[in-house]
Amino acid sequence: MSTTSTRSSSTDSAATRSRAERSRTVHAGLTAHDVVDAALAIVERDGGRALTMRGLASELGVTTTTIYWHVGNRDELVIALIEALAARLGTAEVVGETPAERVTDAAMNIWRNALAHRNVTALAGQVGATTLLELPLEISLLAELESAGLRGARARDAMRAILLCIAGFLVGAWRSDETVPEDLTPAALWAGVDDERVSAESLAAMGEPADLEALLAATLGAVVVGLLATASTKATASTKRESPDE
Amino acid sequence: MSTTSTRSSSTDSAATRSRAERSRTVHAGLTAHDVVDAALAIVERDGGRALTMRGLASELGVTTTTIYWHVGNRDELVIALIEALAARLGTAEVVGETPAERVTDAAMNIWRNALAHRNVTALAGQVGATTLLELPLEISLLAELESAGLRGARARDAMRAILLCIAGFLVGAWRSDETVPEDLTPAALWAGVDDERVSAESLAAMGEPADLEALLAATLGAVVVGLLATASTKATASTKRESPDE
DNA sequence: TCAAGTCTTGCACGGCGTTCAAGTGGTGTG
DNA sequence: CACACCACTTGAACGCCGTGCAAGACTTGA
Repeated sequence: MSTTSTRSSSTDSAATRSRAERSRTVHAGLTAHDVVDAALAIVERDGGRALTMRGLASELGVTTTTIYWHVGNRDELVIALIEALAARLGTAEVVGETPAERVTDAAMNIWRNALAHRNVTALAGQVGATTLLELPLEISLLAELESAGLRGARARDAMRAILLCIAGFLVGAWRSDETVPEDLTPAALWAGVDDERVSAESLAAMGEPADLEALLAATLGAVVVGLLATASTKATASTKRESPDE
Repeated sequence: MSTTSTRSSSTDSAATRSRAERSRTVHAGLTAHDVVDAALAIVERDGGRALTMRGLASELGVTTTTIYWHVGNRDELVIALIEALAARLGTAEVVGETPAERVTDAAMNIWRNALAHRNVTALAGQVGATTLLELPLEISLLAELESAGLRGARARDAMRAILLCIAGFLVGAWRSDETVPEDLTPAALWAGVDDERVSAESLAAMGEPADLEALLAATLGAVVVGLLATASTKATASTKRESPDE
């Protein structure tokens, strides 16, 4: 009785799934791939926090135990979900004329990709699987760094610096939708500052948000210039920047 | 909704004072201050994830309901905990001769403080209350930026860029203790890369960790130089040395 | 037809944040 | 002194979460 078609009427999107291909058995006809796909959809739609085993199961019209049978853990599910998105993502093309421009563009590709898939990227960051998601893009960045003359430990340090800057700006970009009491928001805190060391003009400016994309581009430009300057003599910096020791 | 069921600071001070004088009733004799203190100790010791209402209650020898009576929510407890640490923290002194050096040092103060209280800082980051924890240090940074000639929107952008870079490097510094399967760690992933665009030398270098502190100092140096260069013509940061001494 | 393997289920455990009605004991007031 | 009031504490419960176990249902090969 309770076995044949106990589709809970809550979600009908699951009923239209690919199971209709072959035998409409009493089994749900689920694949691990299906489960991962549904989980990925949930995360992309509602964020990683909304990915709960019970919710995923009910969305698929199944019990939680079925989920566990197909993909083991929740952690493993998250990893599989990140891998699925990584496989779906193609490497973006790098544009730019000078090496510095190309390096910056490869870095901005990572930024744009992270923004386009913010929920999965944030989830990957929480479990420490960022590299798993972004490896192809990071390889492109490393290639551009090598073209710019950095190799070995220097290239690694440049990668790390750029990647971590991007990570920080992503944190800033996601900070907006965090649930902080509105009287403790940065703008409110800065509005209450009264310090003789800082001007009222700057204090007032702290309230408004900034254009993070432009700011990141400018910051990365400066970082790249600095990194290339310490590496070789062909740092075509725009201004008077020089490395004292050579 | 802000101060309905919770003991806000107005009634809180009166209650704590009368109880501090004639304390230790037959009841557990708890203060909101005590609860926050214990919670702060737990977070500093075992991390924000270990802060559970039941655990905190049992550590104090009371029931969870008592916790809820003193400090309302868990979210409010976290905020209060961050505020408590912020109040306990003094502003560090900024050293350096040139404006660029002083700006960088003020920034590194934030970094060092975040490392010294990594658990609370990470928790504050998760709830979006970073500014609440670091406001005095950020004010010092803003003051140094003004001394370096940046004001208004420019100073704000400089603050944001520096702060977000620090946030990214903190993410990197904390990444080490995340529970990722060891075959999906960045080093393992890079070890499996075989791409003709990158040299084996650089590829091998990606496996080893970097000195984040030195890397951050170098990165901030470059960012500060870039920021000051775009601001005015008097950005003579030529004395800044960032020679890799190894 | 029957055994083995592949799914799927119901039920349960422990832990989490949170709420609610019911106390318990000091304290000021009549 | 009695009594109401108020600050504080408790036990029990609700609904959520991740997870494991034994058993059932269906498919498949012999």
